[in-house]
Amino acid sequence: MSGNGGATTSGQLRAHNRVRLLRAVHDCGATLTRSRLTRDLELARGTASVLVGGLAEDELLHEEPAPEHARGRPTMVPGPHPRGPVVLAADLREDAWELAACELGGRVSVLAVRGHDGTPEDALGPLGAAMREHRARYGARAVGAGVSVAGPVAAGGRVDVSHLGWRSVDVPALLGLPPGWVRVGNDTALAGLAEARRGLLRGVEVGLHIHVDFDLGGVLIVGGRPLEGAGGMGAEFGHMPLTGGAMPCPCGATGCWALEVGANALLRHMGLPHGGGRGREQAELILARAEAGEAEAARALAAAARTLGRGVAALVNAHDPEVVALSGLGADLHDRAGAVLAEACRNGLMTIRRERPPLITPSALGRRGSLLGAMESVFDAFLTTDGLAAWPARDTPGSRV
Amino acid sequence: MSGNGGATTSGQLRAHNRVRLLRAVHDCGATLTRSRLTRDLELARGTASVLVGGLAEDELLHEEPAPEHARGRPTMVPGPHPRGPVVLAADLREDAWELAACELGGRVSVLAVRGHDGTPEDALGPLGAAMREHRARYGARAVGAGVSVAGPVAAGGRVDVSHLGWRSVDVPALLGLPPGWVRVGNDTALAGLAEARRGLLRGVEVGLHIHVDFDLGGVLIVGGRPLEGAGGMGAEFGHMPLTGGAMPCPCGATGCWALEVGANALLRHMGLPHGGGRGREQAELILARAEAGEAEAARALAAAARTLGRGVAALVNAHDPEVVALSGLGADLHDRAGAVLAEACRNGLMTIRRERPPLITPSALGRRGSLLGAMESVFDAFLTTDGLAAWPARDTPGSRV
DNA sequence: TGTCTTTTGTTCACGTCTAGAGCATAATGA
DNA sequence: TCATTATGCTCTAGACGTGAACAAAAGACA
Repeated sequence: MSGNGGATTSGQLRAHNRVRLLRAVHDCGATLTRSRLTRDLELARGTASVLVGGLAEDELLHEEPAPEHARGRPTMVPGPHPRGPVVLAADLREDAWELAACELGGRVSVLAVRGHDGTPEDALGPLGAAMREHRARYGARAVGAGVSVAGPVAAGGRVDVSHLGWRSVDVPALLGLPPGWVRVGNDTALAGLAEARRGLLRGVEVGLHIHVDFDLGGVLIVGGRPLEGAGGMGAEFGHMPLTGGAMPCPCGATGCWALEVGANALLRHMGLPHGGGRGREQAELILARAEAGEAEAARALAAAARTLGRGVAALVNAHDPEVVALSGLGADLHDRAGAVLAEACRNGLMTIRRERPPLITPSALGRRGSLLGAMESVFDAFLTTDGLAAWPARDTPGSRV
Repeated sequence: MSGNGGATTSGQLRAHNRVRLLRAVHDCGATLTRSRLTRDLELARGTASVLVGGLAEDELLHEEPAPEHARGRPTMVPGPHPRGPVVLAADLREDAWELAACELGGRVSVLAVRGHDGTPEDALGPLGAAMREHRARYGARAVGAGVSVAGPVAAGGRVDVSHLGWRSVDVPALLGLPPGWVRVGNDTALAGLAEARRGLLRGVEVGLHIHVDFDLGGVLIVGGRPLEGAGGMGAEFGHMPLTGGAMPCPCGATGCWALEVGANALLRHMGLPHGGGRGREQAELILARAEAGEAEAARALAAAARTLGRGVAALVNAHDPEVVALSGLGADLHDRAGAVLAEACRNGLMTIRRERPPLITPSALGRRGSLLGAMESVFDAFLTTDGLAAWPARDTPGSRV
């Protein structure tokens, strides 16, 4: 919320308009024509000409002919420059990670995928090696990296993943990368960010994103931006006592909502071993068995859906979102027990909320959200006046030819 | 988040800097000298000269000599212009209302106070008459009015106050004032806004404000601004099932947190009649009796404090605020049973939150918050490029002499 | 008392920015 | 082939903030 949004001098004004133009290109996936961008941003044609020219000279944009033409002179589509900025994005899950390279506009190329045994060393060592390698390969083009992790993230990238036993793990250090260059974020918050930019929560003023996996995370999207707490540790809706239960939670509190909804809850319901970030396949099996008509599995499914719905209602009462997007296991619960979920939610709503209930829907991006969110978080930092000022090609001012 | 914050032309740049200067004057209560403002806003002295001159000419500012002098040439203090903008602010409670006039900088003059019988007609009729009278008296100087009400507010100023039986009451219509000119807001959200601007949550990035009266309301402050829901109906933290109870709530949900904390909960605990927005004196009596050592009253007090603490912990887990400000009965509970409250809160926190727990404190503005917040909400709309463009004295452009 | 020092307000030449008009360009459609 | 249409490019005009030079006003000091 600083560094951008407020030009006070003519020079900052130019920088501000460069950011606006690049943001527009990025947010639309580099699909809009230059004439369309000129209209959308309410720029004069001359201004747009100067801006695009400058950005192309700085190797931030590259124009290509538009695939379709209307009547008049054909226009161009500004997109990523072949020597333009590249963002590395990694999605670190409980059992594996994925690394990708992203360019302006959001195109993603997967670079590597690998499993791990759950220890910080085995998870972060090889990932760090891969990231360092690709960072060196891209050189100055690599403007930053984003890493999504399945747990709360404190300032400086220190991560807790309670069910893996990670305790204040210094992710940038174990990756062997400078903390300022790597941005570490919570997977749920990042998935919410991606959903706000390229998914169902796009254009939504107040939205709620809830991701269910082993744990349950949720984040509120306000004005296209997920709310991070004071220490960067928002997105922990799962650890409110919304169910009336009194079970102790590994997080340290009791009666947490997350205990009754996630994969662990399904396994526990069926009398199966649970915890430690293992058993995702078995949880999926339970869903399949419930669909096949098995009574015990169906009861476990319904219980989880009911608890999810009740919690969603509580959050809707509190925050009044327009849309509630469910991802991970939450999307499965919605698909397979949508009626139970909806009724439990309805019963928990205040009367005034029932008149205009939010849309509850599976997320658009699914399991891809965290990776995309990690990318977006880095572009959010880059697409600012400060971020662009650090772009190397900008070091040659006055080289107007 | 629109209309401000992004200048794209030189003209908008000027408008933007006018807003920045007026905001700075308003936020500091018209105490800062011009030289100090010039430094704080990082303006050139010449720019500040032109800006202040233009604003004075437009009858938005008026400079007076600074009371204290340092070494050099004495500087001036820009403050409200004697013919400058005026905001009407009203605080409508369950049993009475108060109307005040406010000028730039936040000085408040109370215009009228009156009781009412709880019906929309008796509450809003006389208030509307008073507001219309003062609006006419101020003429074009009256740029808007803010009204704080003790219930959820939907778009267009329609209000529900469940324990008074108000059901979608059209406040602007009953006041006899145009909906665009009156801004209706929830008392808790407005108190939070005031606390963020002139109270304990000033400068706090993420803060939580909780107001306890008959009902319990809470609002999250992010970046100096309370979060309003999609329909403007945020600030309803009281209606989440955080206690494990199963009592039906007048709001339509069950097990609401608000049922176990507010004045009604105290009365119920003591076996006294409750509901209907009556009995505030008796609730205060219970607090006094608890302090005098009466066991039953002390138990009721402790139960309310414990439930308040547990709910605060849940919200802290979810949102990770830096500061939690309590107002109304919440401040009383903090003063009289602070230890119980703190321990209940601590027990409900996640381990990672316990390392850096938020400061829990009574609010700075107390019962005055809602009125001040109603004022701030109107100034927030006025102190924008759009708001200032509508200011009448601005109709004479180019009259540079 | 008179002068120096310090700080602030005012004025103006200068550079930067965007707007807008006029012209050039490149495709469509008859 | 030629008129039409939409777009890109270039140049001038207008507006803004900067920064330096100058003026003003009060305290500090001899």
